[in-house]
Amino acid sequence: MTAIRSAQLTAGAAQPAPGQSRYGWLASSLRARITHGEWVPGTALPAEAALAKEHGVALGTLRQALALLVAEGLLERRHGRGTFVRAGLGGASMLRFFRFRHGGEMKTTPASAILSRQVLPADPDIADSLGLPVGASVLEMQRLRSVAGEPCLLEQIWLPLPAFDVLKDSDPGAWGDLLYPLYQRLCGVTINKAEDELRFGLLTHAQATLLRLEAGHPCVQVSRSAFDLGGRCVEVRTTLGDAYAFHYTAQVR
Amino acid sequence: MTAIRSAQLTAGAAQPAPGQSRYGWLASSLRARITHGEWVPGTALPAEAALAKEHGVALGTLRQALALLVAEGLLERRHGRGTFVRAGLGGASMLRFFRFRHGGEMKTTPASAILSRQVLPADPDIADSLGLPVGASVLEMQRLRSVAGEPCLLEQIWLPLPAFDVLKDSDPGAWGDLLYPLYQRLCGVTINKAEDELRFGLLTHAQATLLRLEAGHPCVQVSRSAFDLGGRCVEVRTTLGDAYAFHYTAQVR
DNA sequence: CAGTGGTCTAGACCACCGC
DNA sequence: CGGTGGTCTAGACCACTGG
Repeated sequence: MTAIRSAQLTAGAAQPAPGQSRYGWLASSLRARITHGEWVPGTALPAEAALAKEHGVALGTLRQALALLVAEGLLERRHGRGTFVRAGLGGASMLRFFRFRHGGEMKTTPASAILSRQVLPADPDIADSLGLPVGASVLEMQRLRSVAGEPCLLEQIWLPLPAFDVLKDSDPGAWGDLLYPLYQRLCGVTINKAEDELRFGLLTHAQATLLRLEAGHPCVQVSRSAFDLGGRCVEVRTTLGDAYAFHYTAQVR
Repeated sequence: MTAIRSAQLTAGAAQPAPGQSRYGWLASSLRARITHGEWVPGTALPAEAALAKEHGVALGTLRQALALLVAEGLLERRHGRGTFVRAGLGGASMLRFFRFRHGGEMKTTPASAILSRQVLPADPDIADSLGLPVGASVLEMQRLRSVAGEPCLLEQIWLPLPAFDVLKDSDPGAWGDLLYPLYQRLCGVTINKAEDELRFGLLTHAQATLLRLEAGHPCVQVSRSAFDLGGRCVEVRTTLGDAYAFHYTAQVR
């Protein structure tokens, strides 16, 4: 609290912390104003010159601060247009781990069906990931994603509950196929980045049935933690898909 | 050819291409001097001030050019020390896809054993990856990597042959456990970056025997193309490992 | 201590965009 | 056209490193 207070006070005309570069301090200041919603995702910040003058800093210094936030994925700069707060992740990103081709088409967004939805107390793992006390209420959902009518991905999703209350009673039929834009629309939560962890395993009988495979079929499990603009984890998700459809490419260094 | 020629001619005192930023042109110029071996990996470049004066450019402009090369992984800057040509990839990077723990130890470099080595004509896939004509001579090797005496990774490696002739007759027992440093030491080839492609599959009987698993055991296959400082692909490798030891984490955006 | 890269300034001019 | 970010300059001073 004190930190926030002093940050706001010093935003007008003060020094960066000792040993802290001025552009680093400036970036923190701007980051706070963005995560606090002063500039809504998709909108433009004031021009370089205005921001520089406002903070009593040279243009080059301000640009270094903005470069940091661009690298973090918080901002996006467009030549001749302006500096924009990033709109957030789209949501079809799970496809980068699998190839589900259908008649040569490859750009289809999988259709989404909510299989179950319930409020329950968070078990230790989920609570830890979401930064909640063990036993806090979370919304748990199961979701099946299909391409051209063929089920291909089975997901289990946990959401912290004060923030996502709206989803408890809203009609899933009207949600659409992507959750991240939904979070932004209905809950005001912008997903900015995510971390995926991949493992290999075998499908249980129940899982296999839903995916129209046999029990014991090899599968890849993607465990994802998704973070909002402030860096807080606001969604935990595990996705199961056929191991034979798995493919992934990575750059080293 | 013409491009290289003119780049060399203009390196002394000319203009960047029209529509090309000066720091971008400067970066190309420096990149060429690095890949041509003017500065050996591990050594320091002249100081900022010297380079800036040499190219008749302001300090800030030179720093932008260097920043590009740092982002490419070609250079490394150390405050108070200097600007260094990167030493190249270490080589233990395959471990990031698997977890082979042994008694709680996790930082061990796997021991390496060369199982076979032969010169043969490149098949179309390999030739295409290496940028060679089909049927060109390549050195093919099979290699088994073990942690604490337990075999864990089975590799097949292809190298283009004029460049890696030295490895045909050299004694593999003296190679050590990492190939990339070996390439640099014996062949003067620095591995700067690589691309990995992951798939899932089942072990053949022969593969399973070498890894001390049963035939048909699930495995992850990593297909890697490795590139030198000039961006040319100089090694193709496929690595097989137990799917149950597979784990990987990735950042999204 | 001398030499290196890191930060910061206060300008100028250019390239792109949308009206 | 006016407004935006992108490039470039020619300095100054600071912070780190090694002998």
